[in-house]
Amino acid sequence: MVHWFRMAHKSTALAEPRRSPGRPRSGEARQAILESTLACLKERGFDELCIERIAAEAGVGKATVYRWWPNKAALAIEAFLMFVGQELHFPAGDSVRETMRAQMKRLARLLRGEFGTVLAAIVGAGQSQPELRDAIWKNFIEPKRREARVLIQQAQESGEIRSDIPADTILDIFYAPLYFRLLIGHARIDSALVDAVFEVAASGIEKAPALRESR
Amino acid sequence: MVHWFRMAHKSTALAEPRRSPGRPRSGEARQAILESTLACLKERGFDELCIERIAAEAGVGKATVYRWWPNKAALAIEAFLMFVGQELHFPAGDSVRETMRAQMKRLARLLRGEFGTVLAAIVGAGQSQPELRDAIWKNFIEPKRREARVLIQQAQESGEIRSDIPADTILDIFYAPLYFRLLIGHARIDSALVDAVFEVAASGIEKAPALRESR
Amino acid sequence: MVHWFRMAHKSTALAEPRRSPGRPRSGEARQAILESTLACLKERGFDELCIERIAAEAGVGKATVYRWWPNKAALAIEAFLMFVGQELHFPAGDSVRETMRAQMKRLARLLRGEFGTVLAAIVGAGQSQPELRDAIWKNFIEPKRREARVLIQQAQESGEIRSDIPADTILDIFYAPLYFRLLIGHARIDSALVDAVFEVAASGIEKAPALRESR
Amino acid sequence: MVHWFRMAHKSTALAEPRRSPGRPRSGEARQAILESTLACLKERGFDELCIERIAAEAGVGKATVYRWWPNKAALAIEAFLMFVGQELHFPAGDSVRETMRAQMKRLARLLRGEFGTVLAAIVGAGQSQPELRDAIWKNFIEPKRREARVLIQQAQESGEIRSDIPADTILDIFYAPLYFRLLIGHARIDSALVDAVFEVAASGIEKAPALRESR
DNA sequence: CAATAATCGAGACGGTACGTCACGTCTTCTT
DNA sequence: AAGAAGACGTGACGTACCGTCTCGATTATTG
Repeated sequence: MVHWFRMAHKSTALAEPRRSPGRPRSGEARQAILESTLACLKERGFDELCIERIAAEAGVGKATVYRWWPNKAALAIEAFLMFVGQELHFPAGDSVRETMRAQMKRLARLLRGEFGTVLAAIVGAGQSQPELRDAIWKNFIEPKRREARVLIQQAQESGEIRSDIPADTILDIFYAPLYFRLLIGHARIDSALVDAVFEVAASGIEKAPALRESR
Repeated sequence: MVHWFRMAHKSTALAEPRRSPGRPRSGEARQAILESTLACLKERGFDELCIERIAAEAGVGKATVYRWWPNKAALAIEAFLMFVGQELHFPAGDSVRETMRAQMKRLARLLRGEFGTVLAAIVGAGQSQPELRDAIWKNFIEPKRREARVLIQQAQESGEIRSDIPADTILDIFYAPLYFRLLIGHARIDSALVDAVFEVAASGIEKAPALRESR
Repeated sequence: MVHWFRMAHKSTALAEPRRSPGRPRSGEARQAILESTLACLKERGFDELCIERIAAEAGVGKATVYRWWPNKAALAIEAFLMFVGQELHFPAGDSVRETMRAQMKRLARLLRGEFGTVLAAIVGAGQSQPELRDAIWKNFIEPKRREARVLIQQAQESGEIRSDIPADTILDIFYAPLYFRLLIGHARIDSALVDAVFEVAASGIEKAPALRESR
Repeated sequence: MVHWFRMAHKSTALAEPRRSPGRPRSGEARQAILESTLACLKERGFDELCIERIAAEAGVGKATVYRWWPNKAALAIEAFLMFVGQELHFPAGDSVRETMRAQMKRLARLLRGEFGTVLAAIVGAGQSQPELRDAIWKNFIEPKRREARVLIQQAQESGEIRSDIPADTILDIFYAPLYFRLLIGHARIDSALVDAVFEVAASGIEKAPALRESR
């Protein structure tokens, strides 16, 4: 989780809050700003995001926004992460395969809704502001992927899954179609897609049989 | 090819000598504008694209830009399409598989270069301007995909490839990883990726054997 | 007269207007801006002068103001000079003395009204922006003083007025009380003051009698 | 002397031991604030006077400034009066005339230096904030003038000076040229000016001879 | 050849949002 | 209670582009 605001308690060993002097940051203002930002992201996308309006809607001075977030990107990321929240757990399934399938269907459903809109807006804007792209990767995609990567690596070690392809590449192959449809918008991100991915790719990552060498 | 300008002289040999009176459109101006646009897209991405600068760099009045293109989006698309040009042929291979693999490697190489930068910029901007996203789909992705789709459909009919998955879904699965890495930027779009995709997915689209149904 | 705007005709010998290319400057905008400025100066003084409001009242973009005037000072000066206009002629009288007295009474009356308010505002602001102070001197006080100076110098040469005191110093002595009361505001600038000045100082500038040497 | 701060401890010997509870006002803070203010007035004039900077330079919280002075004007006045201090005595001379001449030369010298800069800044700002103008009048000009007025009135009663012109008007006439040059800045405030004023006006305030009535 | 008409460059126009600065008020902890 | 620290809402600043609008100049077709 990213924190643009100064850490309140510097964790000086124990529980002392040890605040810096001066009026403390207003939590209400922060919350209101993030909510306005999110609302604006949902309605109008990233580059209609207008700090002047956000501040006005949040009942906040423009300077207060700039005091805590250096630019629209930082603001959008934090709003997005607040939006993500704890929504994306990784439901465990019977097997690696079913665990991933469940997770992907969950993700597909999310991408079809408001969450998809916002994510697409940020990834889109990320094409001209690398910090956004990187933030999405580091704070959203990568963390969610971590568990799956571990599962796959274990399966690779146990010989259940072929190990001549990096786990991350496998994950790219499985998840990419969802993001592709999200960003190009040419087809629905439905669970048929998820099933198709497994139909096509699941056997391909099993321990490689001898006969596949014909290239 | 999109034409935002009025079709002044289609010059189909001699059919219409009907030329409206008045000074004709300046081809140099058009070309200079598109080149400035492309340069700007390469250097700074879509939303730093600034018509004032483009006009200045092209040595052209701002109004000349607005006379022929309604907005930045139209300008960017036309510049992009000019850039695409005839670069993306579909080299035929020995088989469907090898034809596609060759085509994907070609694409991967392009996406690693300036072309990828520009494409990403436009798809990115497309997240807030649907016309851009649609234009990329209709004028770039879909046309290139058409031939591949035909090949796959033929293979499906001949029984070489399973037909319970739509050809377009198959194409999404194969191509998506390239675009995913382009737009997230977390890993290189190298030919190892293309090979991995084929390793994983190629056998999965062959005529489905009965025993793999265990889900 | 100061011209912040680019000279329209560069006086290439004869009468050719020879305009620069591009849309010409809008005279209405210029006029409206100056009038708003003057109104604001009258109502609120110099440092409540707010360009944002001026532009709004004039129905003009802020940028248009900044295009032609570098700062509030330049704007205020030009508005002031427009206000001065041709109001201040130098009515000729029977003698040097009566000419000056008439002129001073005229000035006194002006300083008591709106003109005085605006002048005081600008001289006041001039204390932190020398350009304002200088502009008032060069474009208002000095020009009006020029004729009086000539009269006095002639009288000095003819022996009517003592010549051991510079003409400008004499003028300072005569006019200063009016400005002093304007800027300190402790007493009215009435014609009694003008008369008092002449009572006290008129004989002192006559050809010096011998008995005044006791210093 | 103006006191914007609550009279906390007038320290008139021992009369009021009545001290309100709590931490007493910090004299160091007060002094530091006034000195920063004065420094800023000398360097940058009144309207560059910025309370944020003053507080920072004085090592003081902004609120401490606002607790004791309602606005920049009050602060500036008090800083100015502190600056005036006891500098302006009225040295007695042989006669009314010489007493005044000495006083004016003294004033002229002051106006040429830093004191003049600060005074001009405040009178200037006074054009949009009457309290400043009034404060200068009441706390600086008028007090200094009081003694001179008495002298002149005595001379008027004794018949040494004509009494058909109010003493204050006479004083305006004598002093105005100094202030005029201070505020317009077109000429030096040197002792030649003072002498010229006396050359021109001194005889004019003597008991009016009958023959000078020709108007 | 003149008249007409559409384009061209230049650049001013009314706007909108930017990011900064200082205002005067407030809230916290420390002295 | 006063102090410093510093965040708060407010509002003007001067800048950058937006997309529209005149201009004079240029270049073609039409009468």
